[in-house]
Amino acid sequence: MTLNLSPTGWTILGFLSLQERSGYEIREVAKRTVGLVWGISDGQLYPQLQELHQSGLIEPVGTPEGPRSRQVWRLTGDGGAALHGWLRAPSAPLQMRDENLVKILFADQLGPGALLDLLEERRRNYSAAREALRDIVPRARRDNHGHDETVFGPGLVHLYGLTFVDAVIGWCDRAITSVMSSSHQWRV
Amino acid sequence: MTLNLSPTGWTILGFLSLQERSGYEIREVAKRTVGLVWGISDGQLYPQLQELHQSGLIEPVGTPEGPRSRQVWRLTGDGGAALHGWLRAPSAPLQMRDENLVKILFADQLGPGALLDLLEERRRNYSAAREALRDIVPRARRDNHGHDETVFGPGLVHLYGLTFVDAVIGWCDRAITSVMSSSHQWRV
DNA sequence: GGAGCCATGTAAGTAGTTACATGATTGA
DNA sequence: TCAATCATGTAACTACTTACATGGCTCC
Repeated sequence: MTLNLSPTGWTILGFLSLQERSGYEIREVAKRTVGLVWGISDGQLYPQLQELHQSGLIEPVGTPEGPRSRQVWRLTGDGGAALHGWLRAPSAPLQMRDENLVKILFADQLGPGALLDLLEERRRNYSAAREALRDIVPRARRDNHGHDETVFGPGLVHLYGLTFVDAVIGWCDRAITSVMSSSHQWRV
Repeated sequence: MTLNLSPTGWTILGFLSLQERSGYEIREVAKRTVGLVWGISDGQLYPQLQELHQSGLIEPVGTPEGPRSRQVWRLTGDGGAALHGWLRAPSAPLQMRDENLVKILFADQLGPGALLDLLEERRRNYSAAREALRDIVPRARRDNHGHDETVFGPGLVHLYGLTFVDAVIGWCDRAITSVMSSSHQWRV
């Protein structure tokens, strides 16, 4: 039987499996790597750390004494085993929540201008996301034996972000062109 | 000030703005058109209809008497105005929840097999979604004056689904190839 | 010595899912 | 007549967000 954690809990466990980190560091690395596909808010992060601790999946490393008292956490043996179980279990079924697209479905009852506004809003949002992605160079992890270890994850996820965002921007451009070229015959 | 409804509430309002429908019919059309990007569960749908009714945004049409007693709902004037307000308001910021991708970030600590399993799981899921989309031919709405009215929405959203799904499948293929070609030098 | 960030945490609320219940109706 | 689907609804729960609170540190 697989332990029952929230996806965010598993995500935190995942980051701790790579190295010891404080909550704040998890927040940073999560934003950098999976920010686009899995946001973590503070109100989730810190309580989850406490829960994972109580479940014996993570344990504190030392006591906070460095600059800006950060509590560093480390995966326990149980935590590692649980994480591996989750990684091999079937993923939750595909589901999205995309309010902007729902609006696009209904917007043309207001005329082509409203629809174009929504398409351009979408294009702006995804262009911004692309800018953010562009600056990130995914890091490979170097293991503790001093060898280079090929780590696919960060590169794959980064490439996924680019692929996805580019596809959406391309669709926006085609949609805008198509609406504009038809709108001269729009019935007012 | 824009009225405060859940996105699902607005979606329901949107479908009723096109024509009168029962809850069950909303469920069907929603699944067909925005199912990929905005799922609606029964436990949301029916209570939301009651709330929209109490807010005066929709009203019952007749009393259930046809085959399989369906309560049909229609948009009120207030409902139409509220919907238009929502359509013009800025959309919620872009956000995703994609568990499978999070796993892909961490999976290679189990070796290339586990990572390939996840990539193939993703490919299967999106291929199934593509199959489902392929059978749908988006319908244009015919207005009550008997004229053909070009309605972009359904076609655009349908095309979006195809574009998105294809981009993901393409990424899966590239990722699988890349992992397989590197895995012969994998360190056990 | 004050502005502003660092780091953690809490409380209240929201949106949604799953699982179940019900009773009617249709089709083999 | 019995299974399946139709159509609506409810209850319990889960995950997550937002907004706020706190106190320390840093830098000019």
